[in-house]
Amino acid sequence: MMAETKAGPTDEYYAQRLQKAERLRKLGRNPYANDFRPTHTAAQIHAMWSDRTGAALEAESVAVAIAGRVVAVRAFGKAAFLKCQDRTGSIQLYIQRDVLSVADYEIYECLDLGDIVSVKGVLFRTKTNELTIRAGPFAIVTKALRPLPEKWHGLADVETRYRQRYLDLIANPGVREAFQTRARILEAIRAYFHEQDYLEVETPMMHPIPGGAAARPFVTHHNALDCDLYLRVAPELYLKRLVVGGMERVFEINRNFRNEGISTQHNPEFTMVEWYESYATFEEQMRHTEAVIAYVCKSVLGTTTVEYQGTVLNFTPPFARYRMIDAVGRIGNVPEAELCKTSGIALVELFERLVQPKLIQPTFITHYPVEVSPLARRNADDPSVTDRFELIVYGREIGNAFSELNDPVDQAERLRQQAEAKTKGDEEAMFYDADFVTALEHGMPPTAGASLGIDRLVMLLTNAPSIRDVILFPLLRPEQVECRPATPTP
RNA sequence: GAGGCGCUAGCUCAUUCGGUAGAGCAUCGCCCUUUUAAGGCGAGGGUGCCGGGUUCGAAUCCCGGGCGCCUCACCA
Repeated sequence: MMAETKAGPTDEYYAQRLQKAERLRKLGRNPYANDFRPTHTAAQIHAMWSDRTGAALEAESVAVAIAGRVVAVRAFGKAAFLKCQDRTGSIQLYIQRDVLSVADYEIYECLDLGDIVSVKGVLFRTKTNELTIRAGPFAIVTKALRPLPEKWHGLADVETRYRQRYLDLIANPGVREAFQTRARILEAIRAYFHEQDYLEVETPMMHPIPGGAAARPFVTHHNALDCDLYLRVAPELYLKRLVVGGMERVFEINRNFRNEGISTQHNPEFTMVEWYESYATFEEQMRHTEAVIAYVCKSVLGTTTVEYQGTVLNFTPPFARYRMIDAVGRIGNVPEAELCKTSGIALVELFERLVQPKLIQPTFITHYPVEVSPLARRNADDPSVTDRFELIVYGREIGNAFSELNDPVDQAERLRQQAEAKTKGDEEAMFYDADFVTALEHGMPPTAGASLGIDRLVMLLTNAPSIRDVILFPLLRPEQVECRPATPTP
């Protein structure tokens, strides 16, 4: 009985392949057996024997056992070359009727493009000098009932690539590479903070009161407690509670959820690294930000200059720095006289419109107005601005940091103002979080915190034009209108 | 949320003015034991995203809807 999937039971490919699976069973072979253990990966075979000549391989008679998906078949009457792909790459297999046992050749006759096979054999070189496994014992370990996308053009339809990412990963090798790079970037970030004596922590994703960023939250409901909860928009307020508790250097790499628009720069759930260091200011955090990005670039790419969409970006510290008001004046060409009478909120608007798109190379913009920075410490010389910066690269906001406000009385007042703005209809204003204020009242050491948008950083380092290219399963509208379970949970 | 573009075979794409929908790959059959998008001969395969409308006749024109992509707005 056919499950509820895309192709109907009359699907030609499905029927043919199902028949071959049955034929395998009649031959006494389980088309989904799990009794094979490879001795090597494709990459290991290439690494270990790529320097051997054909004659040397004949002399050594190297036996290997590998498994992988058949992604290309070039068949002759009684022989065939298969391209076998595993997690590390691919290796060619050579099937010959008079080398395989009669039973194994029957198995081969049940093979379709896309099946996962196991093979034991010895290495040799073909006429064209390609390192190849001459197949001996041969099995189909997983029968694929659906065909692969076309071999030459690959899978191009972006919607299918995102909805059925596994096909994208099989058909488009660059995709796996991008996500391997993403993983290495995360490893490097962790390594950097561990080297700096930071402790990695995990704080709640479900918040009774969302906070730490100006953003609309997702709402959910806990049945047993019968209360609404919000998916976190930022870990900030929890990480600062940990600093109050004596964790003077903490970082967290995790998801944030913001109920806002989707674009090439925005996914509703996205990954940030956020870190806090006591007895430091935003000045030190600028140095950490430069350093961690340079560290990542060097360990992942081997260089701090990277080409992004045709532009060379130079991540070699130090990055350029401008106070916001200076950036708007000098880069935005807004006259001094006009800047003096501009409100903080209007200044930020001018910055985002006139300056930010022009900031291609990594640039710190510092001293954001206090109105847009309810959690940041005021500047000692100018209380209308905060000791805060954002990092802009290629016109995009990549990071945000500030010296933390640790005066509980000032913090309470600023949160009251946010709450008031919320009651007046500002949906992105923050809630008043009394529990957080209480934590500050117990004393948070002078601290500076910072964050980096991981997805956007990965985009820059993998030359990805869209955030969906660096998120395995970006949010798409469900294909069926009905996305709730048929029976609602009581 | 607004505008633009797209949706045709399993995949990648054609289809000039509205007149019985095509190719390559894939599939099936035959030949073929060193290929690299193997090759040769032959065959099958279509809800043209969905629903209306106009028309003798719609993949094509019109209206509505769906999904995606891009740009803008919001945002990180």
